[in-house]
Amino acid sequence: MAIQIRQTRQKEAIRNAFLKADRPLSPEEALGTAQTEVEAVSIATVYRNINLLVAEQWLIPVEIPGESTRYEVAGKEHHHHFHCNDCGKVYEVEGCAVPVKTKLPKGFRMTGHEFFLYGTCAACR
Amino acid sequence: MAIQIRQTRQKEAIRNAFLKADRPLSPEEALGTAQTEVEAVSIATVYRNINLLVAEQWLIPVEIPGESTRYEVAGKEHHHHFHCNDCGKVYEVEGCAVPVKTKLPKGFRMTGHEFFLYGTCAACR
DNA sequence: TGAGTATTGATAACGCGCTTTCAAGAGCAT
DNA sequence: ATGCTCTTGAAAGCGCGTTATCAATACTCA
Repeated sequence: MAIQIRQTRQKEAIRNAFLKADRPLSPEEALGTAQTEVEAVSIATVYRNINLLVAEQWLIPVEIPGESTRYEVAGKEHHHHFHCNDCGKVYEVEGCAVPVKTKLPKGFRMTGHEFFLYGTCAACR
Repeated sequence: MAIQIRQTRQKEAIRNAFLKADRPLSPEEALGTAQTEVEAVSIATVYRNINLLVAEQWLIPVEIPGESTRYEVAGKEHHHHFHCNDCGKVYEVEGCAVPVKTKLPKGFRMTGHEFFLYGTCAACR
């Protein structure tokens, strides 16, 4: 028989952290938000639940150059990310301004693209 | 007095590795290429010399999401990078097809951008 | 309510990229 | 060629993000 999945306060708090945030969170950020809801959540539990949520495709990983992986809830429209050089937070930028017809070398096939913006966010100015 | 800089076979082989490659190399890749020229080069020497070359701005670091840092010779025209999902190599893609006028949230200031292409390179198809 | 077992917290351990250590080797000025 | 000292190789060490360990806790179902 399959192992049964249980609801726990920690799991709920971690899911809520991602739902409340309108931007991709690092495990550390998710921990901080979850702890405002449930007093004691450990970083190990955050990592465990992130992995579960990624496996069931409720979360998707967002990899940023030179940064640790962030996670955001799945199912959003195509968008890109803005990385604040001051506070390190990653924000979502709506739309895709990329005309995906860059000239590739012969024989190359493109299957996807990522576009990152860098700068200073409103809170840091 | 300032410490004197010496020319060595290893240093020359590492520089040549980057000159020969028309794409950004990881330290491991640079090691492989350098070893075809000088029998014994250690990875420590590759890292040491990469750091020296970055400090004197002969090399510039290229950070790829989820990958270790690559390095390419400085002074090239504005371009972006293609990451092969099969072999992991990073290639250069000429030109910048990005109309940088994405609508940012209010108060955000953009200072730069990065554009990555993903797919399969000619050698892997 | 109580039994059975999935989940948690605290912490040790891991992997990987990178740096440091130090004795041996080798440029460079003389 | 000689000597000074910068550079190298091999391996240990480090930092950080992440995972494993294991006893204690707490869901869920009967």
